[in-house]
Amino acid sequence: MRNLTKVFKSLSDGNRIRILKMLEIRPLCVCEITAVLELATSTVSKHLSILRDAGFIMDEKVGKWVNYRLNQSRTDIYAGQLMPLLAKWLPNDETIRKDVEKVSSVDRDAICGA
Amino acid sequence: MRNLTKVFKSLSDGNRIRILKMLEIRPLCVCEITAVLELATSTVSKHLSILRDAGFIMDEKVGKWVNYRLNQSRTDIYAGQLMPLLAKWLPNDETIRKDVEKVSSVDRDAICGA
DNA sequence: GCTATATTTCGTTTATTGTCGAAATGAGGA
DNA sequence: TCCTCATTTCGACAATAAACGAAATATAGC
Repeated sequence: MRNLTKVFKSLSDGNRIRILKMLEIRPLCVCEITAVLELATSTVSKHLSILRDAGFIMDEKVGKWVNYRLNQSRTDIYAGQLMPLLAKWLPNDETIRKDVEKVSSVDRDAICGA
Repeated sequence: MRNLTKVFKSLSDGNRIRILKMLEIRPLCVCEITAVLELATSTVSKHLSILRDAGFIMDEKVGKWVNYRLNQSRTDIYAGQLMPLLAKWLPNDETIRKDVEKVSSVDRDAICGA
């Protein structure tokens, strides 16, 4: 029960939904996500840890970057069944559309190292 | 987006999950739900309005009672697709098991009018 | 109309959450 | 080693949410 409410709570914030929809496109590092959401780095880091705890995403260290991507392993029953639904939802949301465009068209060096 | 986060937020509280699992058994009036959850009536009423706003349940006045039941009409895309998942989840949760037993074995007059 | 019962609304209090900036951690390169 | 950059952790603050009791609303039956 506690696990289930934790999963739903993790999806109850618009910025975390935006993160998951961005990661549907491709894996991203924290600074890329931060650039798109236009939030403080610390805030984004917190959101990412909440999504990781809920089973939606995984992190992987690559040099000084930490890449986040969707958890494909379907090891978590709740996240594993919710992600396919989420992937079909919000196809026409304006904010999501813009986020996806930024993620698709801009590369890491342009977004981050600036 | 706002609608979607509202739906997830409505499911992010343990007592609201308990209510939905009880309503999987049969329609219930507010006082029955209150008796099972052991919360103040006003608190339960609030939870019910949140679940109604999110599209999960419907209310129906019958005399001086208000019966709540799951929204079967599948009119809401999010709630309509989440409810089948929720129906399969928490099959062994102890709290849910006890709630369901109370709902199944006790009748309204015994629970309420007391 | 009056009373009793079921439910909702309102106001308040306490707990949780989203946000930030600053400080701490970790890895790469000069 | 020292400096820089990416990220996480910490502490504070404002906003949101869950809980309650009391008051308001609605219905049934006398």
